[in-house]
Amino acid sequence: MDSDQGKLFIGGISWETTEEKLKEYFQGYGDVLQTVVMRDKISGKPRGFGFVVFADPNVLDRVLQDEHTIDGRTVDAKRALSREEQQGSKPGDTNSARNFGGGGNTRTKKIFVGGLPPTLTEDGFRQYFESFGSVTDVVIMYDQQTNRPRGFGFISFDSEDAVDRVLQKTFHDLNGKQVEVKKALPKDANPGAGGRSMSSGGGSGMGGGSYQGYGASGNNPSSYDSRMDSNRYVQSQNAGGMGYGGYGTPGYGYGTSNNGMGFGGYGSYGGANPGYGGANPGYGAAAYGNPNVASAGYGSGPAGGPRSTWGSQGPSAYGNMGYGNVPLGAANAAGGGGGPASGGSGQSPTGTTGYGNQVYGYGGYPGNEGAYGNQSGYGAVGRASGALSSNSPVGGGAAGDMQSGAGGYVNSGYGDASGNSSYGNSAWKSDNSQGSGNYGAPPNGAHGGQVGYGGGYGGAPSRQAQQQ
DNA sequence: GTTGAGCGTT
Repeated sequence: MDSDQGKLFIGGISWETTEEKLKEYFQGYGDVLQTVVMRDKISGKPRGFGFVVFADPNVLDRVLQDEHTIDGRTVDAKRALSREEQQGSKPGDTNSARNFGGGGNTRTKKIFVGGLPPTLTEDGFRQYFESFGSVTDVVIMYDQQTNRPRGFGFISFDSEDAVDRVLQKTFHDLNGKQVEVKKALPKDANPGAGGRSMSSGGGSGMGGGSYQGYGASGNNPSSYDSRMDSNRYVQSQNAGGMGYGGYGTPGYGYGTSNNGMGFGGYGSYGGANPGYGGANPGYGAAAYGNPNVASAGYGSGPAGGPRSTWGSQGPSAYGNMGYGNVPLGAANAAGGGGGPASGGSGQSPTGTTGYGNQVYGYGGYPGNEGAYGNQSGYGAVGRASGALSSNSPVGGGAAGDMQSGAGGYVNSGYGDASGNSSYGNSAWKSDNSQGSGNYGAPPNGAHGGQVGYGGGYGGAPSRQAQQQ
């Protein structure tokens, strides 16, 4: 919204009117930071309106008092509505929950920079931003085919503070050019697998895509790679705060993938940040986790319309929900593993009792043998320890929604691509190389396949990590 | 012709 200060909507403009003309015209009132004429994305035809952004919001008052004629048309200048305020939109989908990460109080070290002049080089880019802090990475995006600059890029700092400083203002002047900065969206929140076909059936909705385990958090000592990757909007602000009493038990991650898929493990847990890194946009209703937790609306983007609101990156519900934080009463809902957790939990999110070690396992990824055939136990919810009886509705019942019904952690199939292993009542035998069988602990880095623990857990290493 | 578009590489 800040960025909308000083912004004018200009309606009824001629099709002849360009950004340049708009700028020329309105510059008479004050410094114009940016003008844009909206065009149809496909045809490129002007849509008859545009925007003008003044450096000083106060000039709007003057501008609004005048009548404006540009290219022979009397245009209609109004204050631009922020996208949140846009109320002409269809009922029901105005707002809030749809914003997926990126904004709010989330801290990040990465900034999206839009409106880059085509001439800008990464060096020029970097030099400017270095005045705000130590720049660790600079990227300017180019079209892969034409190699033309796409007009935006990214810049990473080594501290969130630097980012905060940059974000003090939305527009920055790079040697007379004007760029706009925003927090970068978490790239990883994108459905890697094309954005659809995420639903593998049943209530699971976990077909594929960039499911990423995460969850390393401060109090999770045995997390593999416990370094927070700040590129992701995973916050650990939940730590301790939700009353997930008790277990600081390490997340587990495991990966019984036999094929090197970066997948298979999902881990983490431990009470703090559930770190659900998986992306499941488009499944609006999928309230992973505890439905009672305010921010549990995981991925509550508009179904089928992921990420439609670039501009107003609101508070993130991402990474912030209690995944698996489902009391027994809600087991079935939870078991859907992403199905609408509509079961309504019988328990307060902050109630400390009752559930302790809920862990769910996202089952092994069965290699080439068909999609997710045996994925098990996603969403299986253990309850307080001791409740893991094999015929408990938890887990087993939960798994009913799963595609194969292989079951969850608790009574079957946990973590084994082949559906064999039963965590909880038999040895972990998913992979011989995982000799230790320790649930939760990466067995000395020895893990089955190329992925195993590491790959599945925490997702692909970041670029930075790779460089180290 | 009247309320936006853009988010990644190795």
